[in-house]
Amino acid sequence: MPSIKRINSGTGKLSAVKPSGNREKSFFELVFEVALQIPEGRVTTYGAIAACLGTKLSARMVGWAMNSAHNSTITVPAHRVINRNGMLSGKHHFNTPDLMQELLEKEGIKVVNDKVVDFKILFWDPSQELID
DNA sequence: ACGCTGACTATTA
DNA sequence: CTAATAGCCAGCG
Repeated sequence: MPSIKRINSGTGKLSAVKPSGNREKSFFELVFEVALQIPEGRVTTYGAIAACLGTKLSARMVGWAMNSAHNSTITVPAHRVINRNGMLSGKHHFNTPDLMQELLEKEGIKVVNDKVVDFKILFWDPSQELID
């Protein structure tokens, strides 16, 4: 089963969500890890990440985790995570709505009408690339 | 501890 | 084609 390695593996906890009182690894950290594994110029979907985490039935959690990432000490490339339609669904959640698109274009990704061009080609599947 | 919320996805009308 | 509905699960009040 291609599951993400335990981030903390027992000790290396990220303590990203709750700075006060280090909680153990939570669903979020898994999402952060995967998001950080996304190569530049590539994009992935919430569903793909969710599937890698095992919660493929609830991609909402992934996006929601991204929201927490916004508050975490870790820099998460949330702009590389979009919905399965290739649309920048979370652009409105960034510091500025245009930030997400600019970041993507900066990496060579064409974004038109809040949608990633050739999204299927740029699509990076964690379960496929991130084996074991 | 219960209930609401949510950056999604798939299905049905 | 677009619109609405249901299912999902983990955090937060």
